[in-house]
Amino acid sequence: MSIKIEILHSIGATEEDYNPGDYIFRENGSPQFYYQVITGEIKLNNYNIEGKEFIQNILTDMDAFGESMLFAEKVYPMNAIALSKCTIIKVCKHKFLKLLDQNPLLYQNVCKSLSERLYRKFVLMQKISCHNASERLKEVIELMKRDQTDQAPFTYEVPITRQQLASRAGLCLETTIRTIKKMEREKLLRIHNRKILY
DNA sequence: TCATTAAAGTTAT
DNA sequence: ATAACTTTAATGA
Repeated sequence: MSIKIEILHSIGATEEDYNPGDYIFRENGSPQFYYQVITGEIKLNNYNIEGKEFIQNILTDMDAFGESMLFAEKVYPMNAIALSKCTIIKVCKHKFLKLLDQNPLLYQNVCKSLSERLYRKFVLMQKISCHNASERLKEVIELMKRDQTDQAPFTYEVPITRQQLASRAGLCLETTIRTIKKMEREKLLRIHNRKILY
């Protein structure tokens, strides 16, 4: 889901640059903006009590984020952190909601993307909570591949690091690596110069 | 089955 | 060069 940059600018959006590791917003902060990635990558994450990271999502060019919290009077349940150097466009809540009021079609698209995310989150949580490492990783990778046009086997190059995969599946790095290798042996995926092909 | 710790090899900046 | 990433092995819950 994304809104044309010209449209966002026409209602008073601003652009901001971030460096790797910079926070765009923090857990417990109050949601004030609609955000959209122009270039670069950002992650939405949490840390549990032991300090282990769980990555909720990784967003790239033209992905929207933070919009799901604009409809509820709640604080952010996660952090948004830049993974690479990136440029983000943001527009304040009031202007964004007003834009939706004037654009029923846009409103529908926003709902559609929220609905899609809700569905994915539901599926992912269910798989992660009651399956073994191999099943969890398979689900995480499959959910990412779903956006890809080519669904043929071994055509999807997993665009994230092993560490990020682990944090997405709720596993430790080493288990992730061993399991990925096991899956390669079982021909569930391929590895070409360190890249995972699914 | 999976996490943790430690150590070392590889790649990217 | 240095940091970031990947891999293997040993050990323990």
